[in-house]
Amino acid sequence: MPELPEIEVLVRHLAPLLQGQTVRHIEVRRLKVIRPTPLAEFSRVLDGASFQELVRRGKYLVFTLRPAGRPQPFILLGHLGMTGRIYLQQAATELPRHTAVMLGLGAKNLVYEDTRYFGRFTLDARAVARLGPEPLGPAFSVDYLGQALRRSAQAIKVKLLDQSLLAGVGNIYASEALFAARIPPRIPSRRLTAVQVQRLQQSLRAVLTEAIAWGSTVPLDWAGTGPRDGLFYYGLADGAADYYTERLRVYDREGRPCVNCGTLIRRMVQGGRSTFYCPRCQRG
DNA sequence: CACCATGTTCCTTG
DNA sequence: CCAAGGAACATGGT
Repeated sequence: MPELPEIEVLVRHLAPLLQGQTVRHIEVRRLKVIRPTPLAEFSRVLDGASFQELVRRGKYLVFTLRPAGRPQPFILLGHLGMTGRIYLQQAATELPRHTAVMLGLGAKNLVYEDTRYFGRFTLDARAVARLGPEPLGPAFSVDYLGQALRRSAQAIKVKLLDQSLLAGVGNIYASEALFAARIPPRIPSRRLTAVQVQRLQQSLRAVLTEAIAWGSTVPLDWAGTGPRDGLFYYGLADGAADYYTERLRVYDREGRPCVNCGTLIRRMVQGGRSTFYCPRCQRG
């Protein structure tokens, strides 16, 4: 469940539930997910520690815990990769097939499951230091974006995925923001006009803010096994419940009419990943 | 069997 | 040295 809005909604859901909970049992089924922390250290540090705080930074979940009887807090960093999920379930419940790590908290277990195991659940917090500003924070100004783009020849779509430019935008919302700003995905970053930079900054914020608002109102079954449970970014019309219809405006809509002009949406590959765009609304 | 998938990192090439 | 592109990671869905 990966991009900024999904992580934000997850963090808001989880933070109050974890507050004050103590880790009483640790099970690591996939060592690669906790790397580079060795298992012995992971277990020693987490055992008996209690959750103090949970915040989001980019696509990362930043857990702050306090060791038993000691004042010095430490960080546990989570990243869901492409298919990771984190949720609480009853301790008696059987762990799902792709559970990577489980922290037993007494009545509940905190489960980190990840089908493809691309994610992380580690004591190594160095990754957050390399992130650019939060798109919804004050540092992400039109000036900042303009300055940063001026130095790059990379296609704007590819540039938006660079987490050191800004933190949290992924493949879905990059396409969505460019569509909202009516910017052709292929143009070199440094070729954006001042007006386009302005629209892009505003569109990024709008698209992410809307997605958070949407995710906050949808009933989610975090531990569920249905195709949409806890995976609310899939919002394509497919005859499913109204909640899920027509949320995304271009992503994964190849061959379907543009919501603005009716022209058929196209898909192309940039940097090995799909970009969706309207050839008319996003003309060069 | 083929191709596609919300992400990041590492390696090669130019 | 830097930027850009591609493969790798691992599993599942269509």
